[in-house]
Amino acid sequence: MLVNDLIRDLPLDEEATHAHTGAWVASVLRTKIAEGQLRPGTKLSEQALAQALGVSRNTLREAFTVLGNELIITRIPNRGVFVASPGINDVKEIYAVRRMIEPAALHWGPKLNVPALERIIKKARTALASGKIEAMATANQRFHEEVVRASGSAQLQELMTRVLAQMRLVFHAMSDAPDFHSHYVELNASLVDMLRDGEREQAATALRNYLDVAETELLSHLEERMDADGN
Amino acid sequence: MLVNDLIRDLPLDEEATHAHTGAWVASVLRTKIAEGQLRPGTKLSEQALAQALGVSRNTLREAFTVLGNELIITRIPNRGVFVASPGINDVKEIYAVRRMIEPAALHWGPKLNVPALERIIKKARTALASGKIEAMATANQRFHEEVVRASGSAQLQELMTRVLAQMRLVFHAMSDAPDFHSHYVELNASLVDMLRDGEREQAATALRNYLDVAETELLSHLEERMDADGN
DNA sequence: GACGTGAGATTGTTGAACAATCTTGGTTTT
DNA sequence: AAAACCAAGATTGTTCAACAATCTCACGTC
Repeated sequence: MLVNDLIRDLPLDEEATHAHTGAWVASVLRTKIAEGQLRPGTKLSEQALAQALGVSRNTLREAFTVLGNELIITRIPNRGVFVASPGINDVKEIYAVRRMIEPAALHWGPKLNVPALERIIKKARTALASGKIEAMATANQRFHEEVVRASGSAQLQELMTRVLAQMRLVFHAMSDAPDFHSHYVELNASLVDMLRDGEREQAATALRNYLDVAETELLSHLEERMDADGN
Repeated sequence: MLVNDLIRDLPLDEEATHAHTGAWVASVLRTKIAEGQLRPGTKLSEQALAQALGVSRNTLREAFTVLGNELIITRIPNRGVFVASPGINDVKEIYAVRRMIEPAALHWGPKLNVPALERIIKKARTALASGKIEAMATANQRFHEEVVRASGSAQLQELMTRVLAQMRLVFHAMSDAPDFHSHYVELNASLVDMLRDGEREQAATALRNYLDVAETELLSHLEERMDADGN
């Protein structure tokens, strides 16, 4: 029918700066938040931000709705929008997601790419050896993204990206945090060893244990910083 | 359904200044699409819809961005927005998600609630027995939502809700479809039997096989309707 | 020191406006 | 007659200005 013809050849563009100004603004804010230039809890004033970015308030609000869906900003009605500052419950939610989809991807994912995982491990190791903990942390993140890519699902991968973005916010909220990433590099490597041997189920359960440990470790640090407000 | 028809059965809602008008508009459209009153491929004209719903174009566009994130509408730049008409690739994506998170929830989910699943099975059986296939289909849907609820993750559950909404669109696009749901009621029941016995891993693999079968069955029906445009 | 209270600021929403792009229907060309 | 062309009209993308509703905060009252 007619409408189907129109939908069929959708270019699916993503760049083309003027395609969607709202999406452009969202991506700008997303990276500013991910890089820590906008700290958790910061208020994002509509008027000021719209002027600073050179867009109208309406367009900025469009960006806010997409960032709100990604849970990296918090909208309080008639109060404004703030960079999300994840708390204990948010961390539990993050790990609830990860404990499901990461082991499932390892165990059942149809697009498991062990060589790609090995490359990432190698990169993380050299970064760690040369003391570049920032590069090592991002390599670590890419490792988990690659794991979920094995699922073969774009929506799951997008969810994982969102969850990892929330994780970065957690770390930005705890600037006094110790190095949480370093000692996971070798754990990731051992997972890859199992996968190389075809022991996918074993790798999945190992990853579940690993995530349990990581969660409790993170939570204990969080709990001693926040006084039981639970959020 | 024409947008003019929307005007007719709307004024039931009072003018209770909705917390977020954009979200309210999104929910109205969401249910109209889920119920099949807005068929896949229908064009949603901004001007007409805004007038029909009694909101401004800007507010309507805010609703469009959230529905676009949920993949139940398709936005084509400078062309307009249409009710999504999922194709073969979309069905593959849907099942890629379900094959990951549903078995994972069954296998590992910390909040597995077997009695709740039993109640839903019972409801589906009575609906099937009395020939109410519509009620049976929604019970079936609730079964899978309850499965994912076992994950204990709000984000995964929301993703599942979105995916099931896309599934409904698939069925709405195939109005000539046979009854896909009926013969899954007993399969769901057998899953619950395994779970009642604590055989969670067995239930997980059974569900994976079940989803494989369902996907190929659906795809074969789709492929004979569409001529390999792949989308 | 606790408690209204009102002015000012901020958000939620609207309507109008304009450029850019698409659609349509008629016109020209082959 | 079929294909290419082209201008008028409609639709989308974006901005601006305005207003109501709500919140913030300093101020005065008890």
